Amino acid sequence: MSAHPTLLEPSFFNRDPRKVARALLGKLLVRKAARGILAGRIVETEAYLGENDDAAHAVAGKTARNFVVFGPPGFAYVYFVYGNHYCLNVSCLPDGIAGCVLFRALEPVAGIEEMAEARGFEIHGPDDLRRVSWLRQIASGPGRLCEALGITRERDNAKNLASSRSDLRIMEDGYRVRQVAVTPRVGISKSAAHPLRYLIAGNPFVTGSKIPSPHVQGAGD
DNA sequence: TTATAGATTGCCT
DNA sequence: GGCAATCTATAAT
Repeated sequence: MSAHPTLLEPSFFNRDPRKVARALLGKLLVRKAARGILAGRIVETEAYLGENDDAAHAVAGKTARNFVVFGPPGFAYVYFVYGNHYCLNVSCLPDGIAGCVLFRALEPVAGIEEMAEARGFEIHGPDDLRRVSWLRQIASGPGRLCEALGITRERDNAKNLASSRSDLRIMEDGYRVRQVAVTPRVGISKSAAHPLRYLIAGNPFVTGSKIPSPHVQGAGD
């Protein structure tokens, strides 16, 4: 089923952010830490277009904060928000053209205990690692996944996510996404209506207070 | 179970 | 000075 993970090519990111956001679902975000591998499967993303997207940081033009979004594809744009949290994006489109994808939620795959500790959780017993309601607190949310993988602006901004020399990478293991859902983006006020949030339909690790039902059909109640 | 407010830093106007 | 691509605790139902 799952093949040995391979690195994504830089060309994977050299296209429209909407395409990249869709294609990233099911891929792995991997942190190579001193003590071992931390990894999560990408289950939710958002596309941020270029200078025509009022909700994108790129709308203000290139600044010291957002320059990575204007650079070559496949690089990490990490920003600090609300005084508390980091958010991770990957740049898209060729050098000189703005565009990126925000990582919004991961399903923990490897190094789960380390990630939980990084989030300040206490592991009460082995049962915790089997409970989805507990596991989904680890990386379901853009700020949470950064904390789980130890992602900060200082450490990771402008890092190449498509390089084998990087300790933060995006990889492919042959996982097949069955169905993708598309909704408006979260937490923005401008251009809020556009359907640019992508998630794996039915996956319990997407953001939101409710665990989605495994069967998406029949919205009768 | 859902709704609301507070935290807290740095970027942009 | 205002506000942000969020999370958590606390309150209300």
